[in-house]
Parts: sequence; structure tokens; C-alpha cells
Amino acid sequence: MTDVARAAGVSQSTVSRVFSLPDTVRADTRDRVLEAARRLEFTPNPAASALAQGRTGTLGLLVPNVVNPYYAEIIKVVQHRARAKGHTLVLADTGDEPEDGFALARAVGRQTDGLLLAGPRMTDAMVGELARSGPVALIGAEAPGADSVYAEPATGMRQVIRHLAALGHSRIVYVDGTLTARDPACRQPVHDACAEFGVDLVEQLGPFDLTFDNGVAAADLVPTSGATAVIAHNEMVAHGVACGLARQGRSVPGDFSLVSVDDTFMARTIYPALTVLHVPLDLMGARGVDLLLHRIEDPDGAIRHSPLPTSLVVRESTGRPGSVSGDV
Amino acid sequence: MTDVARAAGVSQSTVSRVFSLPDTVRADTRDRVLEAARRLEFTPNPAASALAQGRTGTLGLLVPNVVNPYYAEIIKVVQHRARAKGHTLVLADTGDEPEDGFALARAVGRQTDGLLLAGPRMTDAMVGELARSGPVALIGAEAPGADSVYAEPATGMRQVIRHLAALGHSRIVYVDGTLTARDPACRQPVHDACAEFGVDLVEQLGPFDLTFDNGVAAADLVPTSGATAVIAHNEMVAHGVACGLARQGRSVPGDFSLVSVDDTFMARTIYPALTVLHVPLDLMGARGVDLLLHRIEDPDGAIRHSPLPTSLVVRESTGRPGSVSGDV
DNA sequence: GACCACCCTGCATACGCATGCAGGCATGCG
DNA sequence: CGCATGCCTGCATGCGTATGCAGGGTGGTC
Repeated sequence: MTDVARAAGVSQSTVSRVFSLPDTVRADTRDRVLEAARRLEFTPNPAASALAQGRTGTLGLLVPNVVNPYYAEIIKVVQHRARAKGHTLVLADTGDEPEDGFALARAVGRQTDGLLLAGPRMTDAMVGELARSGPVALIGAEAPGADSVYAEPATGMRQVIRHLAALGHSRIVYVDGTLTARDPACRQPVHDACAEFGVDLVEQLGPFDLTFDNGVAAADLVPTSGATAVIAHNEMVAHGVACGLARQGRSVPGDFSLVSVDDTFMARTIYPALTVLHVPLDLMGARGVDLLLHRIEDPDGAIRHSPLPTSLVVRESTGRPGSVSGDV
Repeated sequence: MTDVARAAGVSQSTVSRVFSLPDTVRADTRDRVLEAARRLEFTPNPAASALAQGRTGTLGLLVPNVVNPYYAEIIKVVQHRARAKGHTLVLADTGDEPEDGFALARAVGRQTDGLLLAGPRMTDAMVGELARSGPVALIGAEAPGADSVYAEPATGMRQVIRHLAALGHSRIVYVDGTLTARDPACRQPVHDACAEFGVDLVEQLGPFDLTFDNGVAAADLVPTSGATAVIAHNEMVAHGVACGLARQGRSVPGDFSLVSVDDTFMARTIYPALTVLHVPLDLMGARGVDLLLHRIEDPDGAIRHSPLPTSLVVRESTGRPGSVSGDV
């Protein structure tokens, strides 16, 4: 930078200003500096800038599993939004262990301006602890101590149940896991809606995660449940259920209707395309970034929670109940 | 750090050494410093460290599309490997535009110790340019100017063809796109193997990318081709082909056999599970990181190319050819 | 008992940029 | 024409660590 200054016949501080506060430098001076910089192939050193400013221009994103399309789509949106706002993204895959996630979060938080936690497997206490030591925003989860954006499930789930009820389904299996406990409860709304529309609910909950294999396992129990429709809490399980049913020789939506939640690309890479409760992942990601940047600007502002509306997208996996034998 | 030094009764430089070169400090001194650091909740400032060392402890990873499971799996492995080696991962999603990717690469390269390019859509010249301005390693691609790790396709593709030929298929459709041109050519080996085993080859190549939708489109052309088996160059297209065929009322592997390449989790989240040419993505990712770290250590070392063996994994999507009408 | 070698620690400075402050200049107003 | 008001720019210093160098101390050796 000193070299550029010399080449342009100005001081180092002017060069610095050209790059960080262009408006404070007269146009012709600026051009002269930029020209010199171009000639010398100079680019500001981010590390030095970070040290001097106390800001890295970097955001951290923690996800439990990069490969899960739900998180993959969030990563994609977050990355683009962050970059659009002039920030770089540091990514970390935490796995399912709360302790690991917490430790990683501390480490990543240290070298970024703020932390985005997508579907964290942590306790409220851990999240609070992190939020106290730096800007934090939650995506697809909620906790008292930090900003958050997540899907508001009640209305959407009611739509799902109504859709199924209208098709003539009177008994439904609902597959959910407990590892998503931080996600605002979907279950109560499901209960309520079932009561409202006179639908019997069979819950298939477990301490399991919402994986493909658990979906296959769940599918094995469906035929004996007497239900004619299945709601899976994300596309991984939904695919598992679909494969499980196919393997049994059952057809969707002929024998069973299937509804998923999230609406990642996987909802359409299967035949029949899945009817889903669409969750606006793009908005969630973008909103998460905005919340975090806002918190970075104003560390002491009031905490904001941002529930986003979901919507029912009817595709091919739901239809009128067929003649299910309900084999023992 | 100065505070910690005072609290521990040592100098700032000793504290620095405790964190960066622990072995050069006597054990009891070290303990005293660590204790003081713990008490004051001190953690070294990465930005300052980066400035002083000229190293950020950060690697950049560029992928064309985060959501594609192929890249998602690479991201996951790379992230873990990098972290295991004491580095943090900066992620960037480039999209398909070479220019964008190049610009992003320059930007990310500036703030990291090295760059990992997974399936880059850039020209050799661009890659060379990047490699000249900093450590670079390619994953799943090859270019003269940079270290690289990629799948060696010839042997594997031959196995695939042999497998299909052995099942009795004598005419095969091969779906590939040109956007993966940087991937070491698979086509010649396919041609050769087909010749070797007396199989007719119908190529369905295009300037298109290997997306789900293009797979569906390809499926429409399959029945009229007279072929009884399809090879799709990745799981996205394979899913598209599978869905397209299902939509036509054709069954896999009853009417058509289907083989995919890569073996991401998607190969098994479909029924029937896909027979695939397995590409060791985990090894590729880890190797990529190792190559890059090596290059960072030794910027002038000889360039290394690392082809990895692939292997045929037979699942459910291939079988003996059925009675295909070949409807006009 | 003297000397040498080595280990550990402190001192001083560099890393590259940002920014508060003050001074120089031009413009506008009275 | 003199002075006030801004606009630009340069000066000096700070950001938090790392590290070459030198000095003090220790143990070992002859």
C-alpha cells in the first residue's frame, strides 16, 4: 500500500481511504490511486484490515449435516446473501453432537463477525452462552437468547391435514423425530388440525433423526396402522417412506398418500413428485443473514424472532384413499 | 495477551509462544500462562495472528453448486479434513459461469492460504492464472498448471459396460453433458469398452448440464433408441431418467437397466437402488486438502496429479433386458 | 572449579491497514 | 477584500501477535 501511495504521489492513508471509504477522496485522486494499484497489482490485505478494524467481514455458518439437502439449500442461499452484502462465508459441519457443535461454534465465532446456527442441536443454555459472546442468529430454530427465523408450522400443517381430509383420508401416520426439538413444535398443530377435521392420528415419533433409513423403517409399520396417508417431517424420511412402500409393492398415491415438509429439490426428483408443505428456505437463509448483520451493527438491539409462513404445494403423491387391505 | 502476561508474571512473547509454539516453553511456565488465560477468558486473535504470520489458517473451497449432492459430499469431507488439519473452511458457490467462478476465486484466494476448486467451470488458462497467484488444487478435474485429484474412469467404465453386456444388453444409451468437460474424458473409455464387448452405443450428449430435468428429457428418447440400458453420468440425471421412465410407465430394471456414476446418497434414496460406478468422493476430498496443504508448505514442488480408482457397485437398477417393444 | 552448551525468556520490532486529528486550500459570504 | 466554512489530504499512532536476537540461568563436562 505504501508503494501504491508512492506511485500515485499520495500518502498511505489516502490509499487506504480509496479502498475503504472511497467517497472521502476526491475523484481524480481516487482514479490516480486506483490506476497505480492496478499497475502494481495491489489488493488490500484482509488480515491487516481485519486487525485494524476489529472486523473480519466474515460470517460463520454451522449446520448439522452439509449433505442433507435442507441444509445444503440453506448454505447456498446464505452464501449468496452474505456475499451480496460484502461478507465471506465460513462453513462448519457440526454433526449431531451438541458438545461438538458448541465447541465448533466457539472456535468459528472467534474468527468471524457473527454466527449463523442452522438447526442447531444445542441446548438453550449453549445458544445463550454463544449469543453472549458474540452476534448469533438461528435459522430454522428458536431460542430465547438469540435472533431467529423459522417456519411457522401451525397454519401450514392445518392446510396439510385439511387437504388429506378433503381427499377422504380419515387416519394418518405422522413421522417425526426428536432431534429437531428446537424447531418450533409442529405436533400440537397437527393434533389440533386432526381433531378439527375428524382425522385419526398415528404418531410415529422416535429419538431417531429424520434419515432415509428411518423412513424405510417407518414404512414397514404403515400398512398395519390402518392409515391411508403418511406425513413425513422432511424429504429424507419421505424418500425413505416412499422407497419402503415401493419395496413392499405398494403404490403412491394409489395405496397410500404421502406428504413431506420442506420442499427441497428432492421433492421433485422422485416419482411421484411429492406433495409438500413448502418452507421458504430461501427467505429463511436470507433473513438469517439480515438478522445477523443487523445484530452486528446493533449488538444491544431487541431480540427479533421471525416466523415465516409455509404453504401447501400439491403435487402427485396425494390422492383419494385406495382400497387398502390393512394386512395384519 | 498483555494482560495474561501480566497475570502470569511473564512477558507477552512468552504468552504468544504458549499458544503458537507450546514446546518451546517450560511446562510449569506454560501451565501458569494457560491458567491465567483461562481465568481471563483469553483467546488469541486470529486476525492479528494472520497478519503477523502471513497465514490465515483458512482454506477456500469453490463449488459450482452446493445443493448438488456430489459437491455437498465433497464439501463435507473437505471441511472435516481441513479442520482436522487445523484449518478453517471458507465456502463459495460459483454457479456455472466461468467468469463468476474466476472472480470469486480471486477474491477468496486473497483471504485464504489456498484454494480448492471442485469441478471448476474455468478454462485451463484461468486455473493457471490462479495457480500462479497462490496455492491451488483441483478436485474432480484436471488442468496442467495445478495439483489435482480425480476419478480414473477408464477401468470403471469398462466394468460397467462389461456388467451390462454380461446381463445381455447389446445396445446402450449414454447420457453426458459437456459442462463437465474438465473431468478427464469418460467417453473414449466407453467407446472402447463397447467395442470390446460388442455393444452398440447411443450417445446422448449435449451442451446441457447434468441436471434432473435433462435426465427426464433424456428418458423420453430412450424407448425409441432401441437400447435396453442407460448410463447416466451422475445421480441427478439418473434420477431424472428414472422419473422420466416411471412417468412413461416403464419399469427399472424390468424394461430398462440404469447405471449411474458417483454414488452419492441419492443412489440409495430411490427405488430401485441404483447400480453405480462408485467414485471415492471421501478420498477425493481428503486428498484434495492434503495436496493443497502440501503445496502451501512447498510452493515450488512438482505438480502432482492423483487419479483415484473407481469401482462398480451393483444394486437393483440393472438386470437382464426385458421385452422392450421399442415403440416408434 | 571453570567453562561450554543449551534451554528458556524478555526485548524490540514488524506485519499492513484504519482512523482521529490537524493543517492547507478553495469557495462563499458579508 | 477579509474571514468563515468545508472539503481533502497527510501525519502519527494503534490494532494483537510472531519472531530474531540476546541475555540469564542451568546442567554437564573435563
